[in-house]
Amino acid sequence: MRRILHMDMDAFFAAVEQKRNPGLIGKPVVIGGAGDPAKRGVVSTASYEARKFGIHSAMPLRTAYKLCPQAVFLPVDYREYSRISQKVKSILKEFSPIMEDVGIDEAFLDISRIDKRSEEIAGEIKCRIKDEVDLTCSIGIAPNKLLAKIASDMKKPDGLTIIAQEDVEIRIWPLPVRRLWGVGPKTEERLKGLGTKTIGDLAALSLDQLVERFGKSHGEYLYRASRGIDDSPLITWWEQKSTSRETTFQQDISDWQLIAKHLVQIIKQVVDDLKTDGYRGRTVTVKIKYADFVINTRAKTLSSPTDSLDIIKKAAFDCLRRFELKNRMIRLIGLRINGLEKAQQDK
DNA sequence: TCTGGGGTCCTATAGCCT
DNA sequence: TCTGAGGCTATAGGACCC
Repeated sequence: MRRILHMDMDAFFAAVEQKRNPGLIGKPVVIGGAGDPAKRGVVSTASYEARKFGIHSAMPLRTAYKLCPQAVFLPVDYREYSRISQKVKSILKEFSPIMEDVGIDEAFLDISRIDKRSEEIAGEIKCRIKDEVDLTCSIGIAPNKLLAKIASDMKKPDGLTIIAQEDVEIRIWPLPVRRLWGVGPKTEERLKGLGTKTIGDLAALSLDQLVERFGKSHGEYLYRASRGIDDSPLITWWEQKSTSRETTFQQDISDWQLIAKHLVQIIKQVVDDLKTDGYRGRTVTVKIKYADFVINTRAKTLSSPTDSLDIIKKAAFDCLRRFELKNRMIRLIGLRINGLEKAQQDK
């Protein structure tokens, strides 16, 4: 039987800020965007004190400000969070080399081969993290990633939850379907339409019903997930497939010249990213989000991968001209390059 | 005054080739 | 020569994750 541990840092960004500025401890702290609640942006992380006011991640900063004007609003400092994140991940790797990164503040660890009780391993990890970066985390341990992830969320902050396969009916089935990885707002709504609110309700649906409604891939996934079945391996390494940049304007714009100017800026950033990471890409996609939040994309695939500013610029403007921009207000413009491959080091 | 940014994967469709 | 089945690639959109 596998033993998978999922670690989730508690209110990570806010906790880091409170640690480096102890004056913020005990106060509502909101991290997001440029740190200015008068500007466009959303909450990345809210401290537990801020959550008491109803503030949560993905909420517009302006809304957060309305809920709690006295909160301290700070910009996202990815550099610093990455630095701390790397320390935490290296602690985890000392316990087991089989680690999967899940974003900046989460990771899975395969602890099957460690000859200690689960409680003991989790306790040691928590101590090391507390000692070395002075932060707390919540841990879930289960026979697979799916259940470990649900478990780590069951008790927060500084929690530890251990779930066995035979606990699924009692502890997992009463939870709302939304707690399953892969069930977002859309799938939740569709399931609600079937009278399916809990994971247990989902497990009562037949495989045929799920495949019919959600397609083969997603249907089969839901069928297994509702039973706590998941044999997916930990992904310890992967190659980046795309790189992108996008900007939301402070005010919606419709002036073509201005749009073009922003696009050029973004193209430069993406080309910079490509060169920094040593990649070339083959497909250039321009993304436009209109004021009504409708998103359109236009793509162009080149004959060979490139990191050339001129070639990418030309492809991007070919895409831009294919949009119907007349008399439409635009909220966001973005550029993505995929079909990445490592640029040759020689010549 | 609502609603970010950087990714991944999946699905549907259309065109082209064998 | 005609037709059709499949495979492959490009494109567009959508759902989801942190």
